[in-house]
Amino acid sequence: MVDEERFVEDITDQDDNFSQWYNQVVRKAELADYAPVRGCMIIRPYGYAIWENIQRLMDARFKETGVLNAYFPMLIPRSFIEKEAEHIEGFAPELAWVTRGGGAELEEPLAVRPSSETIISYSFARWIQSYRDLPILINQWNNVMRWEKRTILFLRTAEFLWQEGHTAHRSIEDAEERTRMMLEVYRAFAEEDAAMPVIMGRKSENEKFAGALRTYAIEALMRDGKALQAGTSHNLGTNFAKSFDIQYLDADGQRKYCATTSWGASTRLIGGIIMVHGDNAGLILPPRLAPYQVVIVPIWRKDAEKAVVLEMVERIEKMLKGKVRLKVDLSENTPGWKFNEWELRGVPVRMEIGPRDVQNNSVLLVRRDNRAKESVTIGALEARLPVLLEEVQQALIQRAKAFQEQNTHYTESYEEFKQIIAEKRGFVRVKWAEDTEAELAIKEDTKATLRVIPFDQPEGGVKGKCFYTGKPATCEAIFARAY
RNA sequence: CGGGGUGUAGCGCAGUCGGCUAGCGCGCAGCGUUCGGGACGCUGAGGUCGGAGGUUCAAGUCCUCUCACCCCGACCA
Repeated sequence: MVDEERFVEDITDQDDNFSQWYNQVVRKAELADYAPVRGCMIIRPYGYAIWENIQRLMDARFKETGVLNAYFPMLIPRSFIEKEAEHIEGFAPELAWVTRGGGAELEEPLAVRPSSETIISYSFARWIQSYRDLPILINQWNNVMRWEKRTILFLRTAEFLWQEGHTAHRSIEDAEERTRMMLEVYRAFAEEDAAMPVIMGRKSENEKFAGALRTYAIEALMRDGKALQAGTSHNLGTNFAKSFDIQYLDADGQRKYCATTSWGASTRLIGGIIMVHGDNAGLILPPRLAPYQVVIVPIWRKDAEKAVVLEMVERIEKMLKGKVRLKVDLSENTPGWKFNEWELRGVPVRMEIGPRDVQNNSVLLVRRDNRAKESVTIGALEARLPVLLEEVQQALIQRAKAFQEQNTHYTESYEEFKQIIAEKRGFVRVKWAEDTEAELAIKEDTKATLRVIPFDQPEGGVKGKCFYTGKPATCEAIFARAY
């Protein structure tokens, strides 16, 4: 799927073995390491810097909608976890438990949170008395633990970092509005900041969150044709309110249950960014999330050249301070080595400064995404760089969108569906009659799952028959192999 | 948790039928020459051979147990 000039020989081609390519890029770009604890990862500074940028931009978007940050404990009493029947059923197999503390057996075991609906519901019940207290809009940035059987760096780890938003409302309709609002926040972040095009929609009954009334998600398509759920937003209805007794006195004097929501996005996003943009030379980071947006590679032959080159580097560094995130590579490696290194690590723009540039009072800018070069005079640099970074950002989303479109297939035949899933992968859009048994049978047969029922449906409703059961179709659905 | 595979220096690997001081490439350190697409020379540091137990005159090599990781399934942000 990728064809380009090769400079780096020591990472596997995407087409040869995509998962090997992925693991090598994560390790060689110094994003993360395997931890000494099974299924856990060590996020290295370069990977964590991406996460900090994700946090910063996403957090600002949450706050624009009125959400406040808070923090709740990592340990959750067993009795809490067990209160919501579907919730415990969904999470029980992947819980980690603390059974001893201070050298003694605990009276009540404590679960390491897999998600915080229960403990936050407990607080909501205490904070909410009146309709005047609503809505409550809370978010927390934290870690959670789910004892996954099979783990992949960033995509599925036993412990992961995320944010989980939790809100309480007067009615299911209000909760629904918030659920969709936060899904839209995720879409905007994914497309505008991560340059990752996504499909927004509803999850099937089978795929929805444990304890939710409805689950919505954004789904992205990776360059190997597999889908990745990049963020979810749940309307929990009154399920948790009833289990945890979250009630309020309404204006009409009636005691009513709140409706609650929860929504989350995790370090999995980093895996998505790697797999949506990366190529055979390594990472390609969208400028808005890149730890370094520009890397300066100084070049010289003689000591005299070194002096003037470094002088110019220093001048430019001062000029750009606070305007772009800049890395100056003064290591003793050769320029060629640095070019490859920073391409592998996905820096959007490289700035080469050598004797020729000093002579011309200019620098050479090279884009990571297409390696296009341009010489820019020092006077024009400060204005040019932000524009160039935005051009790269736009090019990435356009390229990813084109890829998603080219790899979204439509079919009305199950035979063709099976063939597409087996040979081409990608999103497969079909007419669907919302049937859980059929969904499970398709999964059993093809490994493809129903990723999402897109918001974007044909005008005037869906006509015709379900591609699998032949029953009258109620919607169009997107299936894919997923991470 | 089932099926398959791999564990030897930071990374990638070789090590034959059990045999003597465990090797190679990259990386790392020092010095010198280099530097516009992964430069080179010389010198050097670095190993409880994943762990435990066993067989043997002798174990990286054979046996048992165990742990971790990777790939394929079932579970998932």
